[in-house]
Amino acid sequence: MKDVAYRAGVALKTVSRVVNGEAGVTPETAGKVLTAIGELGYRRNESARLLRTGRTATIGVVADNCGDPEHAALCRGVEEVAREHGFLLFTGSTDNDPARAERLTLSFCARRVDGLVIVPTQGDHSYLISEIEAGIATVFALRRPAQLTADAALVDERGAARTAVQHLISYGHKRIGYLGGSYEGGGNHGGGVAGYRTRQLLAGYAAAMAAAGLPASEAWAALTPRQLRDGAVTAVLCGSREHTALALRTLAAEQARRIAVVGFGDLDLAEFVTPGVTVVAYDSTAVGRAAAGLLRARLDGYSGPPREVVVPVRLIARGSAEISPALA
Amino acid sequence: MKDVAYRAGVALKTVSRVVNGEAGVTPETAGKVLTAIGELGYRRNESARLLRTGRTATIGVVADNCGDPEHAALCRGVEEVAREHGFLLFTGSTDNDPARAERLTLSFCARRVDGLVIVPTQGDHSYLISEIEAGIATVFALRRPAQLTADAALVDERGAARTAVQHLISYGHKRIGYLGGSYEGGGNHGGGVAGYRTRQLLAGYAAAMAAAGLPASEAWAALTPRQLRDGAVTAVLCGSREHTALALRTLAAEQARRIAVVGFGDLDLAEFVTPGVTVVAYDSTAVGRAAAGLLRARLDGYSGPPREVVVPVRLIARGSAEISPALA
DNA sequence: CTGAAAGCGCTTACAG
DNA sequence: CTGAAAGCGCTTACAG
Repeated sequence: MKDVAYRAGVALKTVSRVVNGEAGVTPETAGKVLTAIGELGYRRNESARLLRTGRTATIGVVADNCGDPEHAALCRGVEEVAREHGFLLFTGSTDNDPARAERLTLSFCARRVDGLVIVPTQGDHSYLISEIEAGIATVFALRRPAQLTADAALVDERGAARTAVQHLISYGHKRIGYLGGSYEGGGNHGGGVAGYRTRQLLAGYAAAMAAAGLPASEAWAALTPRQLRDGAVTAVLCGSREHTALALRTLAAEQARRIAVVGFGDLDLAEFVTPGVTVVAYDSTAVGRAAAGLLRARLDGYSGPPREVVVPVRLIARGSAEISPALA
Repeated sequence: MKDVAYRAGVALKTVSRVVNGEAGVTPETAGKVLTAIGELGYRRNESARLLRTGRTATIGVVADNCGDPEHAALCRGVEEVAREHGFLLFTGSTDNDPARAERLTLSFCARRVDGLVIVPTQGDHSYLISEIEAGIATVFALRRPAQLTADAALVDERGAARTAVQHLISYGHKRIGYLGGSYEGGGNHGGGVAGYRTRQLLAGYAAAMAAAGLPASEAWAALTPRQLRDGAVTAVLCGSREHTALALRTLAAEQARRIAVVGFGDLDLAEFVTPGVTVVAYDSTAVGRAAAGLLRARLDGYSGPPREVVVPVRLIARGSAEISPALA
């Protein structure tokens, strides 16, 4: 920039004006500057500009794993809103490691991102408090953080489980189980990252069973693959794409599957599996957009109490529930 | 930092030394600085530091769509290598729009990223030349750019098609088709972004057919769903996950599928589809890692001729080819 | 072991 | 319409 000013025979400020398209520069002067810029191959350094301006026009996204379809879709949703406002995205993966999450988040903060969209790990997030106080807008996505109450964009897992279970009940199923979380060592699904989703889903599951006056044994709510194979239930709700595949694999040995499978999360080729696999689909991109929307509100000055957006889900019936409960 | 120095009664430089853990500071002095840092809640501004240092420790990733599993996995691979070296990632999606690609790429350059991993769109990339000359290391991924020759990390599409076709031939198939690219309006697969992959796959397809002494009609290489349904071939290679699903949907009307389907790219639940769907799987994360590796070499000073890394693929046979060609 | 000055590339606030 | 000075938050190169 100094070189450009020198070559054009003007002051730094004039170059700045031309580069920013500010009014009040003679076409003649502007021409000289533009020529110098062309000759020197000058490209403005946005980082320097932003240092002076005090903002960075960036948002940091802290996901479990940016390579996972669900989290990738989340990033995409954030990006869609961010780019409308000229923000660039830093993205990074924690791999569910709280230490890595802290390191990643703080390195985004050290770059002075304007905002943060965080998929929380199980660990403590108190290191965020000073950053939020320092003015970094923060929104959580997919899960609520353990200690903090803050803006969050979530998936309606309870509604998903309720819808799925009601669907099964309407086809006459009474013994309905849940396969999710960790099923080894006795079905521990209380803690951990997977635990959040399992807790939400089980709440919806329990509500739907209770509303129909059906009993729900502890064993059903923490089904193991073995119990599934042994016909403990006539229908199963699976807590993740991986668990849906696990259920299908577990039941694949049979000649013809006699247990209804409903999965949380849509899958490629689900429509081609026989008999059908019904799913409750959710749109992570919409969660990302919602998170970015909450963030935008904060950046635009909203400073009221924390808000939550819950993104609805959609049942895609694929004939799975029609498997007669009498078959199992 | 100025405030910290003032409060601790030392010079700026001393604060800098403490913050950076440089040697040559009395424990006593360091203590005063640390105390002041704590009281003031000082957090170093990395952007400012890097402005002075001249580098930014960031890599920009320009993908088609960060929300798409293939591109997300690519980003993930880049991230894995980047984080080992303390680099942060900017990511963004072009949606296959050359104008958006240029805007996104140049905005990364304006932030002075140290390196760029780009999945090229069809457009001209000459705007990159001055950036590369200015020192921004650039590596392409998944596709070669049209005009430039540069470092690239690619998928072995030719090998994939060759392997798939050889596999089908070994089961007696002779009339083998390709479903990919745009199949409407007469099977145009010459241009566009999908065109790159189709060209590579067709090269492998043609090679395998020729090696086996089999004819390969033009129609087979640009199959339409209608031709597929009408039994123009006994086996089909699908050019993408979407085309694999299309083929299955097209053939779903039949009582029992009589055409062997091999897809490029693995799919959820493919193992549960009857009869089987064989796929040639590729690992986009490995492509990302390879791209980051090439980038790293450039950042470490390599300045030789452009290099390419081709990531191998893997056939996952799922009984599809065993569908007798006599059935079709 | 510690510090005062200059500068990274830009903008802001002011003056002419 | 144009410019000289100061400063964003940090580091580098030098001196004591």
